Amino acid sequence: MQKMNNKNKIFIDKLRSSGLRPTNQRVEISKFLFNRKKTFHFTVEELKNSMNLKRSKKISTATFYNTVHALKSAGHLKEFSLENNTSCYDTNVTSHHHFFDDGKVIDIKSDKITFQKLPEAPKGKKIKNVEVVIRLENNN
Amino acid sequence: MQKMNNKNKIFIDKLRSSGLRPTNQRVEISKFLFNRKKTFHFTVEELKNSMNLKRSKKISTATFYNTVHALKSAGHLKEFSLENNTSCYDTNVTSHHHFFDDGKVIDIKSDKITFQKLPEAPKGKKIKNVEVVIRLENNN
DNA sequence: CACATAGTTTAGAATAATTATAAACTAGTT
DNA sequence: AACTAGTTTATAATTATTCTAAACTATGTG
Repeated sequence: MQKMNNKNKIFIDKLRSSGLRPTNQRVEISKFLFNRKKTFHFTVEELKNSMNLKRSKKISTATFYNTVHALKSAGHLKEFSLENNTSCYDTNVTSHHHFFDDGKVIDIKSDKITFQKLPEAPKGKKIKNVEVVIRLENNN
Repeated sequence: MQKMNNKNKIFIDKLRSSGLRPTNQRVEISKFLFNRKKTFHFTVEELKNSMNLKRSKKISTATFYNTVHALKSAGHLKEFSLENNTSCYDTNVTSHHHFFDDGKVIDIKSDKITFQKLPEAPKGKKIKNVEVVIRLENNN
């Protein structure tokens, strides 16, 4: 049975309007992901660990994967590959770029990078998006 | 025992000068990778399959991984992640960018993309490199 | 040129991230 | 309250990759 407070209503609506049944697990995960000021970067494993740590009734691994995929398909999460070949998800779904600093990922607002020159797409193709990764290292 | 023809000498030297013993397997793999006009993109699995298909004496999976890692460490290969979270290697080790077109990867020469504006690195950090991925889709 | 040895190769086991399966459960309808 | 389609779950399966330790080999030394 869903605890139906105002806090949850917004996430229930978000799920419903994306065609996803607002199950307890999905509402909890949505609240965890989207109820914050700053954008959030996470792997499924990290999400699972940080949420389940606090819970007596654990959410299963498969549900974390299912829900993250569903949220991604609905356009609420963006996916990209980290350098260790795992999927990282980003609650910032607007077009933007990233710093990669060792394991850490930092968003770069789209307007912080502008191009003087970009190549044309090959024949029969067009550009879907342009994403920049700036890799960082320590000074000296 | 190494077949020591001129074709191989260049790759033997390349390996030696990188501190890698020019074993038969490494020479064969190097020849396969670097004896071509255009730059080559591959996953380890693809490399293994295309090389072993033609060989009676197969090279082991572990050796493909070992050798590719060794060549990467020596600076002869560049690694990046594909969207399915597998490692793709590039015989073009100069700084450059990529089109991602479905599964296919196409090099973009460094001078085809120039920036009008780039963000500063966070405090205590500096920029190691900047890599652009332009994702393509079909026209219409 | 033996031959000693450190570096390599190999098959196979181990690991890690992710996906598939199919049975039990639940939200939303009737 | 009962039905049904969509979800959740534990578990097995899969895939890419790394590890292990035994067999092999390139190369320097005498």
